[in-house]
Amino acid sequence: MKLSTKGRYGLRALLDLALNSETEAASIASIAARQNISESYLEQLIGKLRKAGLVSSVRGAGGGYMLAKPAKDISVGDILRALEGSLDPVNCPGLDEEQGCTGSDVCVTKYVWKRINDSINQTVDEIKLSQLIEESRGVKDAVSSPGSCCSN
Amino acid sequence: MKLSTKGRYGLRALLDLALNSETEAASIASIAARQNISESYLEQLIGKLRKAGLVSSVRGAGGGYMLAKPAKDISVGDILRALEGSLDPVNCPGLDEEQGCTGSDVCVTKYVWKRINDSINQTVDEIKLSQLIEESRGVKDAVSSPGSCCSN
DNA sequence: ACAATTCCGAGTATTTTGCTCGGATATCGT
DNA sequence: ACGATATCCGAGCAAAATACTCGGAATTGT
Repeated sequence: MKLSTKGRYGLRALLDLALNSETEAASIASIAARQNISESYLEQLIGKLRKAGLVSSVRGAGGGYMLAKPAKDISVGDILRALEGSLDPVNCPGLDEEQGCTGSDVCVTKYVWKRINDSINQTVDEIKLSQLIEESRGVKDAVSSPGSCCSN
Repeated sequence: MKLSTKGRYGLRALLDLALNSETEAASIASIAARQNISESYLEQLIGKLRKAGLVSSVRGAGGGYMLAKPAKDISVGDILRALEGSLDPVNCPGLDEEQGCTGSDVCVTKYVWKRINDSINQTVDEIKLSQLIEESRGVKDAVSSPGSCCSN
């Protein structure tokens, strides 16, 4: 039940990108340096965010990335799902159907899994990237070195 | 971000155990047969539940397992944590402290992780084994074969 | 004694994670 | 045109985690 480094690095990276791409596009190299993440690995992560339509890119020299839409329209859920795939800890086929499963078969545990899934998704969907940006600016003075804290 | 088979099988197994250990202790073999789980693997899972104080055992011939305390005092959270370890998808050291991290360093993403962790734990802690038992009995007619549905 | 059990630790194949690497493609500045 | 700076893309690979199996010791009812 762990979130992989994709999700942890990726959220940090996207937040960094958001904070540093207002004047000009932010490059992989610059984000990687500030956040202390390997360039080649970060490349993969940003690639996923791009395919998910969260960031847009400018190729060639002086290129880089920026948000594809306003930060208030991007939720942490969007970001994590883009990076991790489904966030559902348990995926029964037909978990959402009324009867579900094989039809004649009914699982009781199914409702447990559904509640867990819903809880997680609801939580991450209600946190918007814009909120994190605001908080970041708020504590800007206190912030020190790159790499954030415990590598999360 | 997946719950392992430990958690999935284990919850099913414990529910089965609760439903079938009222007259006499339920053996690994019987639970395994009903739930269609490998005996040797199930042994490990029940072992964890026992060490966590959720089930008690009777050794020797005719032995088996039963709940160590009333089902209303056992939450799904207790069960899953016993089987999976911490359910927190992200574990920063010092996630709960006010300042946390290395002190001078402040992460914004930390609050995201904390909200996710809290959300999951709260969700699973408010579901009690007794509720699942009641639901199980409720749909007893509809229930068919062993093995539940999609192996979850 | 013997069969039925729980108890326990070690071993192992498969899958997932967390990367690295090489090279193709695009764009800017000179 | 050329080279420097970037994104883009897929393959490959070592380490870790998962999902088990297996052998055997200890315990207890008949």
